[in-house]
Amino acid sequence: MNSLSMSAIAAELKPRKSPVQARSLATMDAIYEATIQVLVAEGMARFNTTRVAERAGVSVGSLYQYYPNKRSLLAAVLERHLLHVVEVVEKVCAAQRGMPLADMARAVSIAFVDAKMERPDVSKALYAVAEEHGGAVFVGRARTRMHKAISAALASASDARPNDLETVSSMFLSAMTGPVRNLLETDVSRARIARLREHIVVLTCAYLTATSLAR
Amino acid sequence: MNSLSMSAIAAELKPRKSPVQARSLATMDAIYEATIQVLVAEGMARFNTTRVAERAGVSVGSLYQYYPNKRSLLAAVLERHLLHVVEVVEKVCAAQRGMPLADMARAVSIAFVDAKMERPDVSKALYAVAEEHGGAVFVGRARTRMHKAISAALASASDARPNDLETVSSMFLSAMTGPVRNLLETDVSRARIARLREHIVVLTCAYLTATSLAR
Amino acid sequence: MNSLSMSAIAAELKPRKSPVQARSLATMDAIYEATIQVLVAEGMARFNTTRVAERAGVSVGSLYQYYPNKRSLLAAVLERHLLHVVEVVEKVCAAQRGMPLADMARAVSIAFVDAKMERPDVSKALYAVAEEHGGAVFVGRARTRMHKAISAALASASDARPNDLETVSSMFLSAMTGPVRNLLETDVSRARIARLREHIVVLTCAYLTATSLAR
Amino acid sequence: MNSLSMSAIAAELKPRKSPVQARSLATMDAIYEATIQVLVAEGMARFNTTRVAERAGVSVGSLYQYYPNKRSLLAAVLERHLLHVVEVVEKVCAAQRGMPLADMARAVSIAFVDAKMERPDVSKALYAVAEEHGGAVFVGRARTRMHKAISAALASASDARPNDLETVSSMFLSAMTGPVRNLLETDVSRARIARLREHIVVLTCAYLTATSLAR
DNA sequence: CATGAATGAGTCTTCATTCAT
DNA sequence: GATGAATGAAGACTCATTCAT
Repeated sequence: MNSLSMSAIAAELKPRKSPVQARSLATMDAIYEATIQVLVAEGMARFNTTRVAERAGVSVGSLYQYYPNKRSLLAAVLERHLLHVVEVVEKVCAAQRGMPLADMARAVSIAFVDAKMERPDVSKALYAVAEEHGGAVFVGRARTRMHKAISAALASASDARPNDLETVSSMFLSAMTGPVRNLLETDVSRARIARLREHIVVLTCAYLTATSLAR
Repeated sequence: MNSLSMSAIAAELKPRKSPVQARSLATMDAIYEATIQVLVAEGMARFNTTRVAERAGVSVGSLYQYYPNKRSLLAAVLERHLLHVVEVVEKVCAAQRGMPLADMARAVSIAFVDAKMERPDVSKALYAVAEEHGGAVFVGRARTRMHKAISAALASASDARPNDLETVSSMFLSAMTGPVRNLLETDVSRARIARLREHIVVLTCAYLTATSLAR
Repeated sequence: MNSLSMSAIAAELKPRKSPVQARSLATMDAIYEATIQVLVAEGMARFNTTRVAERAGVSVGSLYQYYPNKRSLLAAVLERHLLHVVEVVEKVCAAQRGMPLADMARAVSIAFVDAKMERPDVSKALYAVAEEHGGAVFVGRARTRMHKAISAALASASDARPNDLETVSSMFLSAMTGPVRNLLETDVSRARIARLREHIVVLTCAYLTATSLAR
Repeated sequence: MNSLSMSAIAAELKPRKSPVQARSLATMDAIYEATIQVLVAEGMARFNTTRVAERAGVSVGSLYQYYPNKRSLLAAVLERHLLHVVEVVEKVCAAQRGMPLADMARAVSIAFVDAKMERPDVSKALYAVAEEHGGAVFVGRARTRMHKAISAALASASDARPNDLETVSSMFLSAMTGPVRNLLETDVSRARIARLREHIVVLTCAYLTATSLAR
């Protein structure tokens, strides 16, 4: 589908320099933040490099000094966001090793929802980015890591053993992403977030219980 | 974000003419099919009117005779797909009135999954369309209709009464869409579809049971 | 400036058939009227053959049976309008042969203004047509004929003989077209038309008097 | 007929940037000049952005960097031309305050004709521009300003007081624009310009005299 | 003859990217 | 390093005109 190999894409999307000077770092950050702002404020459809440079208060030329192309800008934001979520999930999964399934379900669900809801506007805007060229790669990678983390956690549960670990882990994940996405795409309010959190806990909990055999 | 009113958008996206000659009908169909094909084969990023016309074996002019603009092409495909799914869900919900919750969960889940998996490539490609300008409107509408249908069904369950009908219906829906999307975005195979179907049934069933009070 | 010779243009702009059947004649007329209506209602910018055919209640194909191209449609309307004005002017000039200058000025001015004000909307819309390809030819021709008619009339005045007949005739004409155009382009109302008429009489009268020697 | 508000049009037609580098300024100028050249050499009908960019020796992209759209190019040229004429008229009117009517008529007429005849080809080409979308706005504005200037001048005449100042001013203006347009649209030669100038003086002078009462 | 579907050249406009200053 | 002017390929859309039915 794409003539570039996976690694070629990866290379192309990496920020250009590992800046050593403080100034460079500040500029990179400004561009990074501007990318988010433009994305959130204007949407993917009106997202372009000129606007990002403008918001960042730098010239387009500078922008291209730090990011090799438009996609790399978006990739950076998407990746960092996903990485954050992944790390949160990995951390909580690690912490939950050996705990009962219900505790796990609760802890992971809450951690995931909270990670996604830290900046709901950004989370929402990134759905469009994920759909763009190359975005799927990052999403896939994140999914894989969370899948692994969850699998490992579930397998270590103290009170029960899930049947078909692969499928259950995958479903567990989707049982969180589905409702979160739905919320972000409809209407985000304090009250709804709270309710969502609780219901996702119930959803995952009930599911895990239903698909596991007590040890 | 968009200065056009809702109805203005709707009008702008409606096909242009109701063809009278047989030839037109064939052309319209060819264009519609070409839209799907380009979408599936090339992806949203490389989707453009020239390509669609080419594949349909007609001139761009003809394309614009039937669809007022590029978005209307995509809207037509997205809308028809969503409408089909919505109708399937509405039908099964209606048929399940007064049945026990577990039967409902199973019937609705299976119907939904099957509707989405009729043409997995199309379902998958349309996620990108939904993210584009205006796509969200159709998704929102579909969601609303399915939400209503599900709410009505759940409220009529013979054996139990859900707490917080609104949230539960919404979660029910997301508990189906999340895993289905996940499947479509990773890897579709007969075996996985079958497993998915069963697990979604378990997921929704367990959730409904957990959030309802026996009558 | 244009690669077609004058006569080639003329040929190309002539309506295609000299219709003998009543039906043809009616169709031609419908198209002609539709041309005017589209022009007046939508303006030159939105004027196109499809719209004309629609308004005329015929197919584009039929339109092209009667008029060889878009320009010929506009040319027909422009020409007929100008021809009408020219004829009015020629007639009044002929009638005024041998009369005193002041009477002439009054009679010609009033006739001209009235001819232009019969359908002010059409007169106004045609200014844009006159500016289009080929329109200038018709305007030029009309000007020439009116110029001649006026020259002849002025030369025959009973009470005075104009100095520099060429220039005076030309100025006489412009002294009418200028104010009329100004009125049409600003605001047409009964009251303003009446005032305009009187002032044009004064303008032309005073001018002719000032540029002539009593016999 | 146009859904944009006046100010929206105005904004849309304003040049895009106030160039900071010297290079930009040269480019902007080249584009401006190319606009005039294309207009004069090819006429409105064959006027397009590609042609302008080509003649200016820049890319289309550059053109759009400085002018937001095609209309703004034409508007810029039309506006500058009209502004020049308006300023000339305003200046001479101011200078003529309190003078006798005949002097005024002569001074204003000559100033106006000379302003229009500085670049006859441009003046002529702009008639077509004035007829296009939005051109009328600029013409209207120019007319209004000249009307005001002339009214003020006439009202201050030392020797006479015009009846119906509004109409007389308006007629005065048209008595200049009509003949000038006629000349530009037929044949411009040194000799004719000279004659025209004199005859316009006579025309306006005679008219003002005829419509005023001695003080 | 009438119809209206089909054509495709021609235009406007955007925006990622480069490179001279 | 930074700037922002310049580029031009690419894409959406229109409309005069033709021609099979």
